Amino acid sequence: MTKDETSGGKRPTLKDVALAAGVSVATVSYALNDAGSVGGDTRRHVLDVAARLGYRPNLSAKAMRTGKTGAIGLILPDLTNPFFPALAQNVVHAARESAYSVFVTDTQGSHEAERAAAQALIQRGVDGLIWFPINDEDTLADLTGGLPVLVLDRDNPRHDLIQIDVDSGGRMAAERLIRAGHRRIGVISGPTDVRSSRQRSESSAEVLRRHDALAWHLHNAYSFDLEPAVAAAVTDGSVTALCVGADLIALGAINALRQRALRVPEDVSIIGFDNIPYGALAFPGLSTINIPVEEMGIEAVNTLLRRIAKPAESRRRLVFDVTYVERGTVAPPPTR
Amino acid sequence: MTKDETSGGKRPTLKDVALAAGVSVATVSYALNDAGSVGGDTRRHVLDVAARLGYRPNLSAKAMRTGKTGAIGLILPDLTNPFFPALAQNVVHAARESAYSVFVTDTQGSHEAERAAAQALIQRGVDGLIWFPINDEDTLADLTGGLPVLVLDRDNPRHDLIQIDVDSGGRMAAERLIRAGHRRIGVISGPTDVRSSRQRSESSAEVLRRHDALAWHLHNAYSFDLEPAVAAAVTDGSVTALCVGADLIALGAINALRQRALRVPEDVSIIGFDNIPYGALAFPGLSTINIPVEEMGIEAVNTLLRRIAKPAESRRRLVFDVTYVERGTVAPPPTR
DNA sequence: GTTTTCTAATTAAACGTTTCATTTTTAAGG
DNA sequence: CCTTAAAAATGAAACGTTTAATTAGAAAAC
Repeated sequence: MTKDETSGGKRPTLKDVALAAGVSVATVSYALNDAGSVGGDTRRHVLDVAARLGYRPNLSAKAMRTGKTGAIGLILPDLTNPFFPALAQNVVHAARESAYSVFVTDTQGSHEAERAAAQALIQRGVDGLIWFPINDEDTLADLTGGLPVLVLDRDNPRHDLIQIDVDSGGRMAAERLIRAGHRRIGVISGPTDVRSSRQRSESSAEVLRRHDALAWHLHNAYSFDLEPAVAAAVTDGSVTALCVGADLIALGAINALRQRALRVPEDVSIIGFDNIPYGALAFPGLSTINIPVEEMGIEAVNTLLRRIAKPAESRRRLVFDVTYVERGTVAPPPTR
Repeated sequence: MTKDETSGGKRPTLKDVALAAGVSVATVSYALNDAGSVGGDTRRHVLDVAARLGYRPNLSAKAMRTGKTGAIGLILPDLTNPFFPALAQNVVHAARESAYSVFVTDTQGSHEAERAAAQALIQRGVDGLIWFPINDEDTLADLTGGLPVLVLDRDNPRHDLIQIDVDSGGRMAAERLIRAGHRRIGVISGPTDVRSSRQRSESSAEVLRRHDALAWHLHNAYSFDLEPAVAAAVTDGSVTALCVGADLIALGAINALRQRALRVPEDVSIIGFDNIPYGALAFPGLSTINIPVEEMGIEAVNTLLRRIAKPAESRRRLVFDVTYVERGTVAPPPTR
């Protein structure tokens, strides 16, 4: 409908609009941006002509002039990790609400790639970065300069933070199992180079210790496949319940149990952490600790955009609550 | 390490490098881009100085001058659909290989959002678009103009295409079940407004009909939850096997069966389609048709970049083969 | 009627590149 | 040693915006 009238093939520029409207380029710019002082009649006329020509500002030019690109970068460890797509989705949507676009990057768990990605984004001139670091290492320290950065789920002294109250999550899980009557409970934690990950299991373990119910505390990589030692511990009858620091590992544990003909939850109860979508599809559904990842995505964008607007404001640190989601993997311990 | 020496706080520009190297801006530009004619010594010297100052080109400026942004847009229906993250990941990586960045957008299955997203990307000046349309409707027809677009898994007369040989996939699935000895087989297909989706099930159904083994052919939305009629048909004993047009629906069928205490694969065999990561984590693992989504992502980028480089080249249409992945949901029909 | 103030509009510079057209330098040819 | 050609380097315009500085015009103040 709003095709270019003077159809020269190219997209119309400010100059074209100015020419067609019979005013100067500056006036068009002012009118379009509600800036400067433009008379009511002229403004209307300019807007009209611009619409008729189908004028769209050239954002590259705008970016060069203003130094702002209207784009932000999202740096994630791994898009195929089921935790992240929902986050990415909400970041993209929240950004679009504010007319920002999002460069998404996934670093495959490599620090090298993380740095390369950040560098590429900075060079692109993004106005800010939302960064979910691989682990606790601050690999971008020397790269970001004064660029607004929002860090997710990690500590970082230099940037705005959005964190998760993992302590309370870890406690909730442990308490739920205690409440169900379990007294021999194993804890499996995820990656040890991530504080937030260690903390989850640590708080679980602490609660269990207090009830004298901690059978053992092991580690496993963030993976569906259990390491042999862990698989053995899970299935050797030493525990009636598991507190697992990540859903993916929890699903792996369920799998290991089933392969040895043990039933969940009749023989072993399990609670995970993350509430990844897989969990809801399992049978029975995995009981877990939910992280409000959608809200986090939205809030990440909002916080970042505020920081972009007001770089000098004092550092923000948001903490999100988690909730326990009961599905089907918790039952009383087997009686025998 | 490579900080700006003349540390004025701002990032060094071509001019700064030129000044520091004692040559003209043009020479620096030529040297950096291996263009024009620059003497060997000068070239080395310029490169040296540029490195020392930590010069990075301002891509907005470059974009304005050249009309190319070095960015592409990726438009997907829904990032939380487990089919897409792997695609997105590979698109992002392949693009980075060629120094392109990717704007990722997810349209939540709305045509409105699809158009809005495309418009935003075009305005941003992306050099091309990789588009996985929601259904067969060509909603962007009037927007893309001469912009290079690569369409995934759909037909479109105007653009380069990357498709999947779904016919052969549908046949493979049906034949596998026949080979296992099943003679009462149900077919569940996904969204009906997508040709590629209809086709999967249609080819399955055709094979089954030929063997006089098609019990029924039903539809279900792309969802884990089965519509009542479908759930009933799945569990009423009318079939010993299911050919399902999408893994997510297949997992829903397994769930429905389990809730009625039917076993997979002992009572009912199931083959899905897509090979989404969930399937591998189920117990038993879901047998399915694998779509080489990683390669598709890479090839999508390659094809798009070739089109960007050579807009006039004749239209390309790539078809990817699928493969059958045997896991644990296929067994001979129950004997009774 | 002249000066002042305010508003509306314009001119032109600037942002950081690329690249065409031009000048300067070097090398080759006689 | 002079002329010519080739190579190397430069100057300046252009890309599409924003915005500071300026001018023109109209209304207000004296």
